[in-house]
Amino acid sequence: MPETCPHNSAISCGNCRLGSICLPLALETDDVVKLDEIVQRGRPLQKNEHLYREGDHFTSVYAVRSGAIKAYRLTGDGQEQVTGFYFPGEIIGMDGISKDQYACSAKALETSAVCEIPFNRLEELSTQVPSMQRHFFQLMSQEITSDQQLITLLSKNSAEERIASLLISISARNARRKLSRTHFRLPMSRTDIGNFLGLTVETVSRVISRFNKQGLIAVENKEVTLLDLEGLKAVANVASDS
Amino acid sequence: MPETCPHNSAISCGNCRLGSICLPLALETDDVVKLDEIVQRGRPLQKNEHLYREGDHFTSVYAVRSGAIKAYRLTGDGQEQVTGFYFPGEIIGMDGISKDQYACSAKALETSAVCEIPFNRLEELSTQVPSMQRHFFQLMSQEITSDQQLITLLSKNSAEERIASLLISISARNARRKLSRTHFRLPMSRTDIGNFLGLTVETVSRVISRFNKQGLIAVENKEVTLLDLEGLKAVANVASDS
DNA sequence: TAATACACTTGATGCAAGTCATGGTGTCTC
DNA sequence: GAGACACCATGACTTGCATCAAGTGTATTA
Repeated sequence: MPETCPHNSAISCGNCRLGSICLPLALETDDVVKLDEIVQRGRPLQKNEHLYREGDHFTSVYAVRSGAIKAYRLTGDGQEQVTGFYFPGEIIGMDGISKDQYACSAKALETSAVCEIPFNRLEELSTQVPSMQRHFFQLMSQEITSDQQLITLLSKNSAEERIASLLISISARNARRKLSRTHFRLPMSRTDIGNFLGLTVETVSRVISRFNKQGLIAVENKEVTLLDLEGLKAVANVASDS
Repeated sequence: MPETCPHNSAISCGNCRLGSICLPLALETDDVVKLDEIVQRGRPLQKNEHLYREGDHFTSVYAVRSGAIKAYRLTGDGQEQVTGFYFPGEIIGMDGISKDQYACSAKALETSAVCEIPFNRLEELSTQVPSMQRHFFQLMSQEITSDQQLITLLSKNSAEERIASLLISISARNARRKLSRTHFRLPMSRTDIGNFLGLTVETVSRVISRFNKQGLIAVENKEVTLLDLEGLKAVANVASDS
């Protein structure tokens, strides 16, 4: 049966529409087959369903195939801290490797499909296929640099800069997946955005309203259109090509 | 000539006093020899000397052998953002893997010695020695989780909590190296501390003075003694065993 | 030992974002 | 379609930390 629904599991790495933006970058056809053999595709996750929880025994990393996943950890006093949003083609769960248990929880923001990649199999494959090892090192390094960007954002930037940066980041990640750079649906709540960016819901709401009034964006609930991407980049204080 | 000075380069992974807290954890003796063959030990870095700069072509990761290194990146508008402090036994430079160029600059806070580990050699060794691959995956994952902890700190915690957490973190890393848990020298300036924690120098200074008055710590310039580690942990809002 | 620069401390004031409160709007359930 | 509930928007008030402005060490050099 050919693929019809985006959450369909009758799919292989070879024919996945996400193609090289996921793991199989730079792999030979033979190696893609090997990867395909270890990837497990279960039923889709429903909204609010957990992929794994903080403290669970670490077994696998996951590639998001459709939908969106939020990663978060609990602070000492039980508050939630959102550490990232993961879109199709992105890999989640690499924080679990160091202590053999997940350091974050991962929860679906909407109905989502993921590919499970058992880590011990991935390790084996990585020793056999150097380009696989390299690619995985790169993915982890990317996670480090994106966390460091967030650190900078949190300690140096204003509320407006933070929110503009998030919108630009989502836009760029959409473009990578050949989706619209200017029009998309925010899969997460305002609360999640605020939590991720170190702001309160009220501030997020106010800033989004302000951007709307200023004509930088057009918002209707979760639907966002970036009307002035350059203007938004100016607000975000980022170089124009990023 | 036997080792006399802590910055001495006449040393090998086999006899390094840092032992397993660095890379050679869980390696067989033969494998340590292999690692030793690829590790390069240059002259010590003087204070304020750069190990590498943001944007430099990525070639190697570095193990700190003595001294202390600070990692930082420049924001769009040229401000500095300190992303981490690295002490003996810790590995720096893993952020460079993803784009084949360093995402941070690394600068010595005091006279320091480092072991250079060329990354392509490390990759080769990793395909040959699975425990090496695993250890390096773990190190990178650890970097991810520590960045995520910092993200939480920056977006959820007060100035007092941030500074208490930093003191506790340095204390714990000292303990790992079999050094005093309660008495140490801060190798970085107050400005660097503030920059790292998302605070101004003034706030750092005030909080440290307050901790001093409250009898939690005793400070004299860069020399710090933690007088009440439990009290400090209470201020930091962390579980007592971390 | 004086001179200079730089790192740190301390106090006074202002502001960006948090908190609290209220009302609106969309969405799910029965 | 009524009720319940989560989510979102917006106004009034509060506050923690930044900013500004001196002043006080503490190294470094001549």
